[in-house]
Amino acid sequence: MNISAASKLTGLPVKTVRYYADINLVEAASRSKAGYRIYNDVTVRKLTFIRRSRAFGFTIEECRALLGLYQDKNRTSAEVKRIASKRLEEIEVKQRELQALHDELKHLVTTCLGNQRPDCPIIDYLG
Amino acid sequence: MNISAASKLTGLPVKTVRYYADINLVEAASRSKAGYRIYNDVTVRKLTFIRRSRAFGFTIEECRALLGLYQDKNRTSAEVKRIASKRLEEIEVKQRELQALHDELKHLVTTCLGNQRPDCPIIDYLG
DNA sequence: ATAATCTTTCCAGTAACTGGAAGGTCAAGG
DNA sequence: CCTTGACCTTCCAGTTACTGGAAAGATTAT
Repeated sequence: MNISAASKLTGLPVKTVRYYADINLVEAASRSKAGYRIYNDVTVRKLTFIRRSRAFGFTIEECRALLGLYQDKNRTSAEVKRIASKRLEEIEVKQRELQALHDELKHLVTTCLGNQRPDCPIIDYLG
Repeated sequence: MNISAASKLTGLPVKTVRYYADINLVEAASRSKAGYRIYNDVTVRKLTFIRRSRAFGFTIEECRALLGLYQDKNRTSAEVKRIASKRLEEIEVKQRELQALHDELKHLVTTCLGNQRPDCPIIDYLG
């Protein structure tokens, strides 16, 4: 199958599939005589694995590590858990930051009358 | 005052202050004979305004718009509120996304034993 | 005078793509 | 056989908001 078929099966844009090949994350299984990238079910599975990992917010380098573990029969779940826990911690940090931001901004937006006058608590707060 | 003094007063890195001048967001009040950027309390106030706006996650272009409103005596609070509400909505969207991500990943991490064996629900989920 | 600490401009790199140009390939229709 | 349209290729540039570093000039302290 060529790149657009792989794209459809994995849900990744063609450009992204090509990009992943360029950075040696998931290379095509082979090339056709004309130089077209050829994908098979193994490479499609890897691409899908990456798509799901990216959806969790893992960086490309973390995805690379996870993919390595995915293919490593001697992996330890401890190593996988370590990477996932790190990401979970990052998510929790971000959540706390967003919550604080949300509360503050929500308060300002609620207070602002949003009319034709210039008086504005949001501007007052920022200035 | 020169750039490092402005940097200290605003809490922005010197590099960032220079960057903001480069993109015509907040230019120096003037230049010394030798070409050094000179800041005064007006420009420092603008820089501080930008720092606070950025802390809310407004993009540079939104900051540019907000700064324009800050300086516009004929502004309407409706316009300010519109920009802030948009940002608030983005924050809320992000919060919901993060919450879903968190719940899913938390579940997986909790389920994973994290030992020396290869079996791993996280890898299973991704693969 | 000299050394340390400014300052300048300019170039490159970051993360993870995305858009677009120029050009080769392939299958279908006339 | 030819053409058209939909593929595919590589390469370059742009995105966001800085950040690091080099080379060179300015200022300050000793």
